[in-house]
Formats: sequence, structure tokens, C-alpha cells
Amino acid sequence: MSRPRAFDPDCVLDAARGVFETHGYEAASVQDLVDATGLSRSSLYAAFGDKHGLYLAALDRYSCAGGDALAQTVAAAAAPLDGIRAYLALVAEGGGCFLVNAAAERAATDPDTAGRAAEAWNRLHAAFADALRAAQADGALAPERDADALAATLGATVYGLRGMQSAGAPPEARVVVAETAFAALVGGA
Amino acid sequence: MSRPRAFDPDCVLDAARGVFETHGYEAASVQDLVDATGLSRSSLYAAFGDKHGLYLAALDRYSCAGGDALAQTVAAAAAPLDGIRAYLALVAEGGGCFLVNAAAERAATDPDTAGRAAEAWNRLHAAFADALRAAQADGALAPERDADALAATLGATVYGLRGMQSAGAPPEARVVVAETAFAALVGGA
DNA sequence: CTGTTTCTGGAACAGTCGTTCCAGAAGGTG
DNA sequence: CACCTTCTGGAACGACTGTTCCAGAAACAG
Repeated sequence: MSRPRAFDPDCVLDAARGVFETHGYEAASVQDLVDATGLSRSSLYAAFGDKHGLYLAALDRYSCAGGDALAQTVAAAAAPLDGIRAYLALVAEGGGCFLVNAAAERAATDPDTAGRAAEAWNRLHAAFADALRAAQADGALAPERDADALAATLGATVYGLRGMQSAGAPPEARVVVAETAFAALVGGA
Repeated sequence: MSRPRAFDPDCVLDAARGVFETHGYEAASVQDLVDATGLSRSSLYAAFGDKHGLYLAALDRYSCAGGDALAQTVAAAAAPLDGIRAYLALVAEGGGCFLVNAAAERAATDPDTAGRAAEAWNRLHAAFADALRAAQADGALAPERDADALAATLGATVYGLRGMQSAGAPPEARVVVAETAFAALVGGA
């Protein structure tokens, strides 16, 4: 069976994601990736093809984990609207988003990244829309409200919170935004 | 008085902004900038110092023009809330934002860009807050509403619309978000 | 322990990057 | 017309980029 690989691909991808997230795609050199992952150049290239392939692999892993986080947060809540509120709070307090930054930097020129960015947006929208329709079935949200429009606006709020973080807005300001948006869109207001 | 310069700095900066906006900072080569601006390498370096200086100059020019657009849109409207609505519509239909993309790509590592991103956010927030307080004085907005929180949330919506565009969301979806957010935050809802 | 297969580390590659420099052209002044 | 200052175009620089290649080490099968 030959010699097995001596590294964990997921750990490598997490390390690579960290480099790409802080430096951006272009500014992240292969040397940075070698240092961060602990692998040698040859092993990196053998495992992921090239820099672009490693980037996409890191993006996919992050996208998968991020989608799970959203689904779990919404599912763990007692009521659908509580899940939405909890997820907004999570985003407000959490750090920047690899996918949103990736979209801003590369979606215009890299179709692969653009596809993943679009997919991530659709997943976010769908998760919010499902929760909103569940809330309507529960009677927690008025049935005449447009669930798709509200879901898109909540998604835009998530992206706005990421953008605020890039712009240096403090966490308290982001929490205020998350609460204000939630209250105005689906909350008691 | 010697020979006057044969180019318009503002035109050069607009061309440079176009290159930086579509490629990002790192992926934009000096050769791209030379081709787009029509200047020679020497003239570019003599006028702006280096690539980073040219980038900041383009950022400043864009920031100035963008700030004027916001102020003018709000000032031209019959009522403050109409101005806000018009600006949101403008952002929803307009293209990506150089400053938001710049913040996403470079604010984490470049203090100069970070400072300009923070400044732009503050200006956006202040413009919205001023309009909202004017609306409260007019009686168009209930005086007990928190103008600062609403202004921050409107600002986040603007950033969210930019992010949606990077993620490939179609203009119609962005218009829906702009209208939904406006209605829920300060509109008739 | 031998053979085989795979992974590993580092050297080497061509290409491009941002930047600098210098000779020459171009306009304004006396 | 001659002078002088400034801008211009292009060649040249070293450094670094992503990528490839090759010899050697390491782990499994028999």
C-alpha cells in the first residue's frame, strides 16, 4: 500500500485559508503557504495541483463548514426566528468572512470563485427563507410578508456586517446593526 | 515656467481606479496601469511616487466623488427620507464599490487603506444620521426612533448591496433588498 | 530484511514584478 | 533663435513570483 501521507488535508486547508484570508489571494505567496501549512512545495503541488487549486479547496472547505454553522444555529434554536436572530448575532460578533472577501477580490475575474460566491449566497438566502416560512407556519410571522424579500434583505445584512468589519467598525456597532435589522424586518416592531 | 504636464491627473486617476477596481491591488500590474492611463512609467512614478501612492490617490479621488454623490442625492430630494430612498436605489442599481472592495482586500494589512475605509464608513453613517434627524424634525420619522442605530443599519445595507453584487446577485434582487430594507427601517411599514 | 511505492525537502527554472535611470523631445521664456 | 526646465519613452535592474524536477527518506507488503 505504499507510504501514507503524513498530514491532515483539513488542517492544511485551514492553515491555507488563514493565509488567504489575511493576505488575499494575490498577496499570499506560495512561500507563505508553505510556512503556514508546514508542507513542502512539492507536497502542496502534488496534493492540490497549484495555488489556484489550493485556494478553491480552502474555499470549499470553508463554505461547507460555514453552511453547517448556519444550519446548526438555526436548527438549534427553539423557534425559527430565534435561530435567525442568533445567527445574526454570531455574524456581528464573529470575524471577517473568507467567502465574502474572496468574492470581493476575485469573483470579477475568476469564474471558479464567482460560482462559489453565488452558491454561498443562494444557500444563505435559502436558509433564511426556509426559517421565515417555518415562522409563518408557526404564526410567529405574518403570512402576508414576502419571505423571499425578507430573506434577501437578511442576507444583505449579513454581507453588510462583514463589510463593516472590513471597514473597521467596532463590534458594538455591528451588534446594534444586527439587532436593529432583525427588529425592523421580522421582530416586534 | 518650463513645460506643463500633458495629462489631466483626474483622468489618470479615474483610469487607474478602473484597473484597480477590476483586478484588485495586487493583481493590477504597473504595465496595466501604464496601458490604461496612457502615461509612461516614468511619468506615473514622478507624479504619484509609486504603485501604492497611485492607489491611495485613486482611492481618495473616488472617495471624494462618492461622498459628493451621496450628499447631492440626499440634498436634491424633496424630503430627507426620499433622499435616503433614492440613494439606496442608486446603490442597488449601480455597480460595485471601489472603496468596499478595497477595504475587503487591503484594510487588514494596509493601514492607509484601512483609514480611508473607516473614514468612508463614518461619512456614510453621518450622512444617513443627519437625514434621519432632519426627518424627525419634519415629523416624517417618529422622534423616539434611534437615528444612529438606523443610520448604521442603512449603512450596512449599502455595504450588503455591494457584497451582493460581488456575489453575482442580479440587479432585481438588489432593488428588492433596497426597497425592503427602506420600508422596514424608516418607511411606511 | 528486501523491494516497491509514495511522500518529502530543496535546488533550479523561466517569467514577471515594481522600481530606477538616462538620453532625448517638447514647450515656455528671454 | 537659443536657453532651460520639465516631461516623456524605453531600456535595464534586482528581487521575487509560481512552478517543475530530481535525488533521498520513509513506511508498508512479502
